[in-house]
Amino acid sequence: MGSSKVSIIKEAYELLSDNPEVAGWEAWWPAEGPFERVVGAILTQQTRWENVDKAMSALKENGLLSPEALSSVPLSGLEMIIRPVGFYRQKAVYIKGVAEYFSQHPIEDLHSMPPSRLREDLLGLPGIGNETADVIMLYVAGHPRFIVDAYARRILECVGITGSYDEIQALFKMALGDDVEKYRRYHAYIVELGKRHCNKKRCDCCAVKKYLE
DNA sequence: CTCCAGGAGTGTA
DNA sequence: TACACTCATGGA
Repeated sequence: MGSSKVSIIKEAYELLSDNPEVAGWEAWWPAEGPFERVVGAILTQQTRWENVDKAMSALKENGLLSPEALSSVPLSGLEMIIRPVGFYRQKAVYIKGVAEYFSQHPIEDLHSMPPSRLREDLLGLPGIGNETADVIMLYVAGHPRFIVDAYARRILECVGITGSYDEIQALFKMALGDDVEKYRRYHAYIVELGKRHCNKKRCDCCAVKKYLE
């Protein structure tokens, strides 16, 4: 039962790795530094990347892509700058939260702090739930964690794999082990595959199965 | 005009 | 635990 699901996940990774449609994750998620990734992780919540890009450019133009600068900028000003992403009032507060946190915990030595404590810290910040916490764990701190997002759930459902956040994450741990780069690539593959074949309006399970079986 | 995007927080049963 | 509702701009 469980092992067949693990096999599907494992084989799907091999197939997706050969797919030229999805390039390396660095190109998939362009960012100039680790803190920019943290901000991007929040801005992209329930939002298209084109809109995130506009807000990110505005932040750069105003010299705000550092924990210190974001901590001191007025909230109302930050709201206006990130407006294109939508949910801009809450996200401005969220960004203030991570800016404050990374002012006190240098982002360069995130990897050296215990993963369990880092995750608890992140979940304690406003606007950071399971998924965003894992995005930061995986792409910034460098810890092996599969990201269970909406695309992953839809795609997995096409092949009969469902469950809670933790259950699905456990399946991927059995399939991929602790290879950080694999998790990084797999998430990128799934998002690209999802955008093409499995969004809310049109979830083409047949096209998805071509990759996953 | 309608629908949705790389979620999270809050309230209700 | 399980849903429904809210937040919001911009593109198809």
